Amino acid sequence: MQFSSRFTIATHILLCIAMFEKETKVTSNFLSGSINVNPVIIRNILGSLSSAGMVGIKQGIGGAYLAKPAEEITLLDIFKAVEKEESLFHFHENPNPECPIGRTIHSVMDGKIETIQSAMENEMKDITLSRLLEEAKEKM
Amino acid sequence: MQFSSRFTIATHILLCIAMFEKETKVTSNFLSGSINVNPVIIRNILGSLSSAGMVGIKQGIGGAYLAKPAEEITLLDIFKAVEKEESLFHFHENPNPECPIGRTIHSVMDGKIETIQSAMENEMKDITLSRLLEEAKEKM
DNA sequence: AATAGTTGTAACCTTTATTGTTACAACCAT
DNA sequence: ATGGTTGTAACAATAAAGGTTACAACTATT
Repeated sequence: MQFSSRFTIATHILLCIAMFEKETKVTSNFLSGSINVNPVIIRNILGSLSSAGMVGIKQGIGGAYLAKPAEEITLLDIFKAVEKEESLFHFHENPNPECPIGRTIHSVMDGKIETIQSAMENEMKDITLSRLLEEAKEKM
Repeated sequence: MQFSSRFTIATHILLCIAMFEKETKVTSNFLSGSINVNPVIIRNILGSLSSAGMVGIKQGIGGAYLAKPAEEITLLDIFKAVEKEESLFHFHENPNPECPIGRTIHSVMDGKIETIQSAMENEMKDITLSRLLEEAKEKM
């Protein structure tokens, strides 16, 4: 199991917007060229980022722009915009309540699963789009 | 996207073995009854746990047993036994090297992704089977 | 030696998610 | 009015998850 590439594509999209929106019109075709993915997929992901309030999209004329400062966009925001599941873990549905373990496993594991997911999300929360952009510029 | 239920099923399996191996023969049918999942799926997951050195399985006679102390089995061990992908994240394959962002995104993001995954794995590493068993016994 | 309960595995099936594609109506600056 | 866009529908292909039946191979017990 892996997370879908929507997460890295969405991050790529936002980096391109932050980098190029001043100098050119960032359309789904432009992004498609940088990311090497079908423009329809780009438009769908852009739609998720727009619903989440991270970007705006110009109807008719075309082009996307950041709807909030790059300092205020984190990897967690991006992740949640494109991965809709609340819990990362799929718990088997019907453990047998007549078994001592089956009866208690949820109350034991649910908290652990939350802790694990939080550890991941906290790490994501600390990485902003502006920091990614800075690092990208350094490496150019 | 969610992790498959193999992880929680595998944890359930190990808890049942740790709990019951002294008093009864823990077969795939027994486990199937507690977990409420087809015995063939149990046997496949048991095979992964066996390959990873966590359990042994008695041929012919039947029954699984812990192959190492419960104190030395962590959620990370279990997770890695049943989820084989190295990276949690699927990176889009062919960013355009002629685009400044496309050219640098891998060197910027690869480290971040590792950090995020490590945060999750460190949390998993701290939770042992023996601790889960203790907590389950408390709640019974 | 035959039996009976297991395990390991092959061979299917269904369902769902991902990714890709074409097509086209709706939109709007020029 | 035009032309470049966006949003979305409608497909299709592939892969993974989860389930099921079937059966050969194994081994303690009788």
